[in-house]
Amino acid sequence: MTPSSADDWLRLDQQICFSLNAASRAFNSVYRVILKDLGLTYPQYLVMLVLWEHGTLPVKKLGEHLRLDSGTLSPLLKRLEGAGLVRRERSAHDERSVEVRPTEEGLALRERAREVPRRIAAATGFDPARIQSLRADLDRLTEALDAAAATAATSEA
Amino acid sequence: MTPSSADDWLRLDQQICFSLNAASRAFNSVYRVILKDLGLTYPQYLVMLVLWEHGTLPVKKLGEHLRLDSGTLSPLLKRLEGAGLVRRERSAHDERSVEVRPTEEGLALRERAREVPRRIAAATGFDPARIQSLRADLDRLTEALDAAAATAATSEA
DNA sequence: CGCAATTAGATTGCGCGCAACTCAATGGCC
DNA sequence: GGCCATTGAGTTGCGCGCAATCTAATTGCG
Repeated sequence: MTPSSADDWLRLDQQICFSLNAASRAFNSVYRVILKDLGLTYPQYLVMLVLWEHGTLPVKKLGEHLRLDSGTLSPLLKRLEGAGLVRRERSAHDERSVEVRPTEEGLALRERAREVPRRIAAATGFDPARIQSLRADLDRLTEALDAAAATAATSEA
Repeated sequence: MTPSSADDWLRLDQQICFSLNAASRAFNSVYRVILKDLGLTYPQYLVMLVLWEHGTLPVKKLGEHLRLDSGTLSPLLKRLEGAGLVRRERSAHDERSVEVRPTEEGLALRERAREVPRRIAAATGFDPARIQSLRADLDRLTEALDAAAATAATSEA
């Protein structure tokens, strides 16, 4: 019953990591089509979602919400600023920090984005409960993987 | 009970796509650490997995297994060839096709890759049954998303 | 046969995602 | 107060992932 040979593990392994990868790219592909009208990429859309929900945020906080660092966010935010959706301004009481503020245009875009989730949900064909269950599993998986990475890092040092 | 407002949908939406994205990146991060010893990136590892299982394949077939096109595979395979793990040679009976053949060194790498899946499985902390169930859900999701994308494409034309 | 349509790869361009590094501002510690 | 470690952004470099375009080989069809 238990998968014993290394080859069995090799194939099982391919399936889980591969399935996850494929699903992620399939999602990305559907988002790309739907977001084209808004002129946003998927990561840019995620940034706008956070800003719509929380308002003005420093780059650091934005990165914590999205698990992204400045290496990814800096050029992305520069593009959003170029598109007129956000403004970046140095914080007054901490010159190291940069506040990202949605412009009027950026806030207005939210109205046009309202139907995006419904179209995505329709594309999945999953009912909300099923999505929630899947989401919970994925979050547990991420948590475990992050913990393992942290352990590996400390044991390495 | 049913989530009705557009804002509820916005947040639900963020959670599923975001969770998937996060899990995918977390996986990638763990793989990166483990594969560093082998000198492979994660996509390169996937290519080698396919070659180990199926032997010499044309680029086209490789792309079908991995859902990748030549725009991604061509430079990746060039790097694998540079690393001495594969050779690329024009097919004799169809000059358009390029056969990708693992070298001796490429085949030898399989031995060193044998313990990778076990380490990954350990990092997830999930038992095999749970992984299989999750994988099945993800595959259904991918299938639905692909179908939706195809429908959108045809209705657009 | 001859020519158009199709097919396989390769190339280019762009946007992440992340590691490694630089720089300026801040905080802590003596 | 002065010095050094830490912190927040930005930059660079590299490898995908994918759309768009190009070239060459093959197929199909009159």
